[in-house]
Amino acid sequence: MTGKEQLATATRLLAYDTFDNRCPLRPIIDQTTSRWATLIISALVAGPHRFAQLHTRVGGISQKMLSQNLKALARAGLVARDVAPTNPPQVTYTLTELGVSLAGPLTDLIRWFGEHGDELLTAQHRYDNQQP
Amino acid sequence: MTGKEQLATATRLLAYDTFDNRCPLRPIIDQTTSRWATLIISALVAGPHRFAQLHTRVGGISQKMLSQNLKALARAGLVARDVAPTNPPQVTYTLTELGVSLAGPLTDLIRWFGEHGDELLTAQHRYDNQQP
DNA sequence: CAGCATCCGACACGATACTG
DNA sequence: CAGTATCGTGTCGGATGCTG
Repeated sequence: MTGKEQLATATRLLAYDTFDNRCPLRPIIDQTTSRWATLIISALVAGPHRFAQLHTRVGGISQKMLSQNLKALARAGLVARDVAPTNPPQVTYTLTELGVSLAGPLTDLIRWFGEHGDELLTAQHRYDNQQP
Repeated sequence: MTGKEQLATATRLLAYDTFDNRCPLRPIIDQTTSRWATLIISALVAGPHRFAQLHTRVGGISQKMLSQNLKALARAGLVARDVAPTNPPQVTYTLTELGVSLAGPLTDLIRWFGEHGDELLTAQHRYDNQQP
C-alpha cells in the first residue's frame, strides 16, 4: 500500500466533514440541492421522463438549465440517460438506484416546506413590517 | 367573504405546488437549501452560537455571507437573533422551534450525502473518464 | 424532438477596509 | 466582538438562434 493510498484510506475512515471547506462533497451537495436539481429529482420520482416532459413539468426552467442540471445529475450517478436509436431519437431520464435513495430524504425536505409554508411566509411578512 | 379571499383560501387548500414557477415558497426554499444556509442550520442544531463561533465552525464562509444568510434565516423565522446589552455586545443565534423542525429533514439529507459520498465521487470519476 | 452555441445582464461571492 | 460598506470578479441563468 502506497502512502497515497494510506492517506486516502485514512481520509475515508474519517468520513466526510461537511463543515471543512475542503470537503470534496460540497460541490455535489451544492449542485444537487440547487434550485432546479431538487425539482428535477422530485419530478423523476414519479417515473421516467422525456426531456420535453421535464421541461413542462418543472415550471419556469429554461432548456439550458434543464440540460445542464441533467448532465450534472448524470455525472453524479443519480440519473440515467437512455437513448433509443429511433428517428427522431427518444431520450429518457430515469432515477438510478442511488437517485431513488436520495429522493427519500429530498422529498421529505420539500414536503416540510409545503407543510410549513404558511409559517415561513407570515414570518417574513412580520419581519418586513417590523423593520421599515 | 370576498372573491379575493375565496381565491386565497382555495389556493391555500391546494397547498403549494412547488412545480409551479409562481410558487411563493421557491425563493425561501432556494435560500434555505443554499450552500451556506444548510451548513449554518446544521451547526445551530448543536446549540446556540455566537457570530464568531459560526464563522469558525462553518469552514470557508466569509463574514459577509454569514451575516447575509443569518439575516435571511431570521427573516424566514428559522433563526432567532438575541442581543445581550453588554459591552462589547454579545449576539447569540439560536434555532427557533420552526428551525428545529426543519433541521430534522435537513440533517437527514446531509447525512445521506455523507453516507453515499463514495458512490457519488466514484460515479463522477467514472463519468469523467468515460468521456474524454 | 432533444439539445448545443452564443450573448449578455444580474447577482452571488470573496477580499478588503472601516465602524460602534 | 459583530458586523457594515465598497469593489471587483465570476458564475448563474434567461433569451435567442441553430443543428441532426
